[in-house]
Amino acid sequence: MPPRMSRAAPAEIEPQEETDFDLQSFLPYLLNQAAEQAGTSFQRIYKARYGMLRTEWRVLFHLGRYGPMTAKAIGLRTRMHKTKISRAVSALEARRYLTRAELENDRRLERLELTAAGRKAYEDLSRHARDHDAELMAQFSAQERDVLRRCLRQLAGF
Amino acid sequence: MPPRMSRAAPAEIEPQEETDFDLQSFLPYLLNQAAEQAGTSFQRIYKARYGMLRTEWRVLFHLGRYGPMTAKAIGLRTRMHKTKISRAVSALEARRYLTRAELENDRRLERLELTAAGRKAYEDLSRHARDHDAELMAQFSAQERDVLRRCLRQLAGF
DNA sequence: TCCTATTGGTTGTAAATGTAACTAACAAGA
DNA sequence: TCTTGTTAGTTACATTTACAACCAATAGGA
Repeated sequence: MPPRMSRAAPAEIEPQEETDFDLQSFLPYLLNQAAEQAGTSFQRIYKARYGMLRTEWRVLFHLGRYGPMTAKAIGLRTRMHKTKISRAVSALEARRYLTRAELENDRRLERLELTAAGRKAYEDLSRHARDHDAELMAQFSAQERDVLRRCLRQLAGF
Repeated sequence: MPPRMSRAAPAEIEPQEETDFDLQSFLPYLLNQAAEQAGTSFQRIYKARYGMLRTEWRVLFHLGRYGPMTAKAIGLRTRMHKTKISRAVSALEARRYLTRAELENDRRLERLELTAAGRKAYEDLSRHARDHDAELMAQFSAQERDVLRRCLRQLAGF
């Protein structure tokens, strides 16, 4: 027979007493879980409808919202690494959502601009994004929404 | 000629008029950026001091905070996919931070338990986590902290 | 008992990411 | 001109993750 354990009953889960620090109130963990939850349903939309990745959607959104700009400019705004942006731009170009054009005054730079198809996708997705945002925020009061957004902006460093 | 706008048209770069929706107030984006910022400095700690991944730290933290449990139980709490947990457990076992033991009543299940070294790492890291949390929260008022945590918990589905 | 379904956990493979090395264009000074 | 350094962007490779298939143990009937 296997050796008997010191207690008869298998121990229930009981928190250690050494610390009252709970993972579920640890801010980075909370932020991460909230971000994952909030992002999932929207991710389904741009993935299913346009086969896009998050990086690609972000680039599309930036160009759609703020107009033509270089990859560098997108990087400054989004803090995505330049390799991520490079790959996202290539993918979007391959699917004819944007075009590149060398700048005459500095040929290292490329002006990225959405095509008509890109603008259409942006408009469709941004509508969904707005709906999704409204839906998420609907569970909070106006005052809570205000505090939440302000705190998040500060944490994000905006 | 293009149709005239109601205001005198500024020739500067101007956001498209189709939508006033700004990426920087889109909740999933904000959450993601905030999570990334907030997580980075703490990540450096457990990466540099223990060579751990985020998944490994989470498993360590769960076992340290709530005591021995199965991989399944960790999955229910963290919502990490079972493959991530499986690999994190293997890595922690290889570094002697935890031990596994088959449960007698159901041999599919494994009781995971921290070793002394594992507990030591947990205690060290949880102290750092608490400090980090306090530091992040210090920029907000008590009322803001309260709203922030409450909203995030709800968004995370806790 | 046998059959089938379910469950806890692992493994294989493809996709995505991070890091560093790289190319080409510019810039500034000797 | 010829350096040397910097910058925008790409490519290569290693690490990490996602997804599906898988294995072994259990459960529930017939």
